Amino acid sequence: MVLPRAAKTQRRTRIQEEKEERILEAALEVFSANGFRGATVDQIAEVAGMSKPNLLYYFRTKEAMHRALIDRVLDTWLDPLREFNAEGNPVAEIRSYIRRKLEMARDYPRESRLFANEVLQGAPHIEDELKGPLKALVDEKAEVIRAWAKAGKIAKCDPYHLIFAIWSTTQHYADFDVQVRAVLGQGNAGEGRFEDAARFLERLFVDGLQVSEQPAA
Amino acid sequence: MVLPRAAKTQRRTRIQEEKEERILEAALEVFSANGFRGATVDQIAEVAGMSKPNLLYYFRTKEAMHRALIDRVLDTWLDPLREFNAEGNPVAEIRSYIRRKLEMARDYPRESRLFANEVLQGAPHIEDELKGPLKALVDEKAEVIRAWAKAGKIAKCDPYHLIFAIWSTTQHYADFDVQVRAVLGQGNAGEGRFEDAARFLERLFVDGLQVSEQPAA
DNA sequence: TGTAATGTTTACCAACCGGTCAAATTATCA
DNA sequence: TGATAATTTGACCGGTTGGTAAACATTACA
Repeated sequence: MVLPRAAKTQRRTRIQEEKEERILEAALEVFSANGFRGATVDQIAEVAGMSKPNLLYYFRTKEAMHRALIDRVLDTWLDPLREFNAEGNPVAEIRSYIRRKLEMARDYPRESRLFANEVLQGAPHIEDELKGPLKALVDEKAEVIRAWAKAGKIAKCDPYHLIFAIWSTTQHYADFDVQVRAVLGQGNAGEGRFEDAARFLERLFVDGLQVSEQPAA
Repeated sequence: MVLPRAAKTQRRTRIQEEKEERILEAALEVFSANGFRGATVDQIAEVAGMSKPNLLYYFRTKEAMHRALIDRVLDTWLDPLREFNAEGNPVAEIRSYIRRKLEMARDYPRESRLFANEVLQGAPHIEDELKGPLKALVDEKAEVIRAWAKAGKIAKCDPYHLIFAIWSTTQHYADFDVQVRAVLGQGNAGEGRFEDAARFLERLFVDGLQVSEQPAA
């Protein structure tokens, strides 16, 4: 028999789970660094430490691998936004959302680049996810923010563009990492860049650049 | 004779100028949409309306085309930052820098995506430009911002991360356009998105989200 | 243990890709 | 006008790419 996935037994083998895991890990590495078209199956196979036909036994096509990867990663990628809590203190919620997103950019840059590559090139493989689950989630949270503004808890502002601004500023440190490093240089506190970014962004979103009362001195 | 570019005459033919122009326009279209590796010479030739060998008569390799394109575009892309003026009013300067960058994202999204693709995939072709001219320019302007902060004209903040924040928030509307459209939907004021973004960002950077005195009501 | 299902490999293919070549065509200008 | 240089094209090439076929190896389990 030559049925690859979803064989007769329905239940996935231990080997299947292990190999699919290794493949998706390798696929993340390669897709995130090169985009869909720039990635090659041979490359992924090499990173996964197996032969190309072996890899294609588990995922019949390059597209199937990419789709499986997207499905697997998208959920966790949106977790921080899901945790955005309507009941909490608005400023604290926004602050913690920024912090969480920045931690994701630091700890999961490949996931960030995976989506960035995809969206940048017109999102040919994830259009449905953007217009469906993503839009729905953003709509929901935008409503929360709008309510906060209406209640006078934060300044009146367009909630969608606020979310875009948080996304872009935080993911910048993953997606444009080489540029950030190049500009900061190694002498220029390049290594503390995530802490510096956190300080800067929390302050930016809360206070803006207006001169504030100096607490002391 | 088969000398392609820089022929005996030294002076470029009218035909040369026209064709190179058409090629670079097509190259911008294709490279920005697909990245370097994702773009094919055939594709560029088709968009430019000429045969592949003909195209390769003007640019010997795909790399040469890409390099010529980068050289041509990088300068104008950095213009807004160059115009950043140390003598001006700080808040006004920042506001106008944001506005200009947002206009660039609206009017020249392909240029933005060209660099985004490149940087996202590790900047293999523009590393020198990042570490050289770009870093130098940012260093210079960062010093201006630092001086403003020291003089108490704006809040103390990390000037590098301020620049990163302006870059990321504005370019987001070019680089992640499909995502922005998907989330906003067509009903949701999708068409006025650049005006909305301008209003939001100018306010964000100047005031932050803190509750401000309501002018009336 | 035997056997059927699952997993792996070697060899291969057709399409695509960047690039070349030589011949044919067109522009330039003495 | 004629000859020389510039431009354009179709045919082609070697390497890469996504994917297949079939033989071989291993595992699970009655």
